[in-house]
Amino acid sequence: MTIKVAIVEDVQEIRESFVSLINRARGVRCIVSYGTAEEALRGLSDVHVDVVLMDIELPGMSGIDCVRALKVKQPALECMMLTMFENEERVFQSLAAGASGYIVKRAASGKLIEAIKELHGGGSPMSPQIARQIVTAFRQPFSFPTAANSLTKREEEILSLLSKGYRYQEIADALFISVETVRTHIHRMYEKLHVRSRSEAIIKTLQHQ
Amino acid sequence: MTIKVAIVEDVQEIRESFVSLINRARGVRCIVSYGTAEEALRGLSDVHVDVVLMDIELPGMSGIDCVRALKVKQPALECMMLTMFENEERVFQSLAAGASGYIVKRAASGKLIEAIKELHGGGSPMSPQIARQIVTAFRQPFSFPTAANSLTKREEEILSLLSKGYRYQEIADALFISVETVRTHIHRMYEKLHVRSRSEAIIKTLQHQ
DNA sequence: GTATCAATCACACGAACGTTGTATTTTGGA
DNA sequence: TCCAAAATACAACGTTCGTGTGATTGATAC
Repeated sequence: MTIKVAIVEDVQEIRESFVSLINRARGVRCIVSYGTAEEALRGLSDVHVDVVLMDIELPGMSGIDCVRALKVKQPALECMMLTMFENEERVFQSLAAGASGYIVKRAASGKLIEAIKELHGGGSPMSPQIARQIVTAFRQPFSFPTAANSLTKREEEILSLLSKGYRYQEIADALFISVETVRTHIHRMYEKLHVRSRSEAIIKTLQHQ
Repeated sequence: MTIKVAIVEDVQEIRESFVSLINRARGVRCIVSYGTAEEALRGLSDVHVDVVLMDIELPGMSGIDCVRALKVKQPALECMMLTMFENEERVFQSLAAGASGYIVKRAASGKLIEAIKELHGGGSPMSPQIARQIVTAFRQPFSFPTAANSLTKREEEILSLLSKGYRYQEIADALFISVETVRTHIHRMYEKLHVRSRSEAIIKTLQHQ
């Protein structure tokens, strides 16, 4: 059974070279391609594909947000990010958004077909460097105080109030600091925890004790 | 040791009658009284009291919101609501806001001093009718399908998505209904669960499995 | 002795959320 | 068959949140 693939990539030349690369191989077929996240969202609600190759840097809506939106409607859709750089934040954002694979473009040509097949087979193709970043991050955030994502005392304190449903103003009042400071702390916590909202922070906190 | 009491009540006559009632008794002393929630909030950050008697129906900020604000700053402060009616919603809102006692005004004169002492001693003075409402509500919401606060199928479904951090629009897309409908369902769920935000709903959901 | 980090504060903007109120359609029992 | 509950939908409004960007101060590390 041929794996049906879609590509979302804004630069026409790159897009076309990937399409032809895929269509020269056996077992995979690129049936549609889009230049923007918005087009992909519209198009992919009508066309069925198994795998989406998604550029991260897109004009308008980012590839990460596009994946997030696609996965809500089609949880079974497998998404692989195509990117120029191995940016740690981007990796986590992509995984959190629902992507399962993450490869850099320059490495793509040789490994792309293999990666698509791995992805479709339930794997998560990515470079060892990226894999290592993930393994490190998932090694309990709280048990290694020296880990890059460890929270400061103040942040822990605020997280605990945040997880009880306190509003920013209430946290500020309780700690005798300004709302803006609360905002700053929370913003940084979110980066460290790889979450994007209070809800996700609460979920992460409650599920890790 | 005399229990120091504050009263928040907008009607001057009632307020004064409570003050003198308290000050004629032994072991308790009303040291301040306020006509609005706002005054109480300002005043009670300077004056130390053990117990606050709080009217619910106040002009401007409600007594419930006042309690919520007070408890953030002074978690040890004991609050008892004074009210005209035994309204179920009000009871829960008050308890959720941090009040520990809840008595109706007409019953107050005879029982007030006793109630203040119970409250200060770690008890939760309230009428048997109110106590029953609470007991009923806390009898696992999910194990009695006939309970007044049981969620409908659709609501459960939406709660589950809500607890995963989905946005309203994403929930709407996933269930093929409009955002407005999602809004309506969530609003009703909040009433049934006695919560006021997504965060509290998540906390309640995750902590009851 | 100068980077780096933690903690603080500020402000503007748009997105997401919660409230209130109204109204229609569907559906499952009595 | 008729009613009540459930599900659906719309709208307008104010509040709360999250993001982006920038800045200052004190402590610690190198």
